[in-house]
Amino acid sequence: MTVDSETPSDYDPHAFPPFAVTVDIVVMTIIENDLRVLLIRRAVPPFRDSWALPGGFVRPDEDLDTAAARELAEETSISQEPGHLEQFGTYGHPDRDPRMRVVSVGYWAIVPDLPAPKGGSDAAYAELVPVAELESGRIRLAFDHDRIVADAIARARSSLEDTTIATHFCPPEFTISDLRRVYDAVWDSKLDPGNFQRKVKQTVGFLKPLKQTARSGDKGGRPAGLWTTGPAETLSPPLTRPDKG
Amino acid sequence: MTVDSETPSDYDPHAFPPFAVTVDIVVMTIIENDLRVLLIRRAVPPFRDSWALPGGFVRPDEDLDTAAARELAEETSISQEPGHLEQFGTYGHPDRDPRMRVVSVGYWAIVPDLPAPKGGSDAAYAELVPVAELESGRIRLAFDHDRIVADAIARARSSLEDTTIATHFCPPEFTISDLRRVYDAVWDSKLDPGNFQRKVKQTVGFLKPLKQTARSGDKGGRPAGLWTTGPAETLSPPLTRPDKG
DNA sequence: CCAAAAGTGTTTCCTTTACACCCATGC
DNA sequence: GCATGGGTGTAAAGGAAACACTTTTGG
Repeated sequence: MTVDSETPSDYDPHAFPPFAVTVDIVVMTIIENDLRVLLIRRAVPPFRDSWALPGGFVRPDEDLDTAAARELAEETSISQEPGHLEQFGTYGHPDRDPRMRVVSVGYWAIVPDLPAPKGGSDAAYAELVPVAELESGRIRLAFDHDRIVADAIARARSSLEDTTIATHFCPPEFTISDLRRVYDAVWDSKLDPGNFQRKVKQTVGFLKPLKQTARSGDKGGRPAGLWTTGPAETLSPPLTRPDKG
Repeated sequence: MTVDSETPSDYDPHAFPPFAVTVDIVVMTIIENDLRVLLIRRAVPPFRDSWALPGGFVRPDEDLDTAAARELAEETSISQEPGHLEQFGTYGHPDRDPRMRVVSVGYWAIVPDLPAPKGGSDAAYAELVPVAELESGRIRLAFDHDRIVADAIARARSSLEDTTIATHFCPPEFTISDLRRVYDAVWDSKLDPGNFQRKVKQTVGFLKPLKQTARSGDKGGRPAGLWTTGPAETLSPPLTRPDKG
């Protein structure tokens, strides 16, 4: 076996035009039991007036994770810390941006309780779009952002199976039904409330019980126990997603 | 909610020094029931004489996947097509290469039946190192390649659970025991031969039966049926990895 | 014959699933 | 009381794990 010893030392900036490196962020939240993604409307060509993902350039002295966190804070005036921010893929097709060679690192973020965009001028620039709108094909995004969002959603759905991140869609204190509604929103499922209850309670480290209970809703019902995120990060055994149908 | 409309149109090459973008490839194969990774010994500083991953620069007109396939063919004189080549993560810490700002996209590849590196001068440059050597901490790699390899191995182990890629470690025609030895090598497990047999046979689309049978080994034994890769890409239900112990 | 590897049968156990049922609240 | 949602019980079905056993080869 022979191996060429090409290494970065061979790099010649004149032979290899520079790449721009950006982070594109898929911010997810749940509103009205719908999984939604934050999109911004482009004000300039190309893809003027199309929806696109928030994102921006990685700075010279920045790690990728740092850049993602900074862009998330800068581009979206989100007050909360994101509950989760994780890389899921990198996109570098030479034609993906007509202006220059851009390699984009995709991150997906969970933000709990994101307030709906206010009406007025702001509403034209940012919107929380239900993923059902995107998956139906009714809304097309700029660049290759359709694929990026699809990959992010697939990763999120998969992550709910074997990690505890679903809790990050919830406020600090939540009921087991709140958590089940997260699963149902992301998976588009209708999990059995009783079985879900047992399952998450017997998974050690998933949830930590609080002494308090929540108030009943407007229409009555037994008050639910309150829980908070436990120390575990992975679920074993995993929560299995039912066949979509 | 407000959103800054920073987009790539704001890019100023003078304000943002260029990034170099490379692909780093974790080539895996199985030799003597050991999962192994292809490493090359660096001939130049930094990390001279350390082991490192093969890789190289993405070209201006190339997609990332294309660059990975090209580098795999160029840097390693592997005659076979890789059975699998998949991106798993991107690494861009500003200090990860002391010479310049490099963002590396990690790919992992499966190559079946990789011939062991021949003796002689070549052997000093490329070697198939058992992952046990790397995971024990006895061998340290250049740059952040320790982490990259660890991530690739984790991805491979996970992929064997719910995809059919394990067949790509095997030659075109293989026995179910061959396939089981792949799982045992990657997972460091000792799966039950009987249960494994039933499990993979009842998973539709995983394996396609051939009419022939393999010859018995030197020490006898009933000849095994021969199979080839089926049309399915995912395993449902997944093959569950036993607790390591 | 025996050893070795392939493949099947069988039993036990555990998890999942479906759904009945009780509990605690608002109206 | 009645509706509503929270939470438990339970029985049937299905899959996983352990292992005995049969099959087919080489020596």
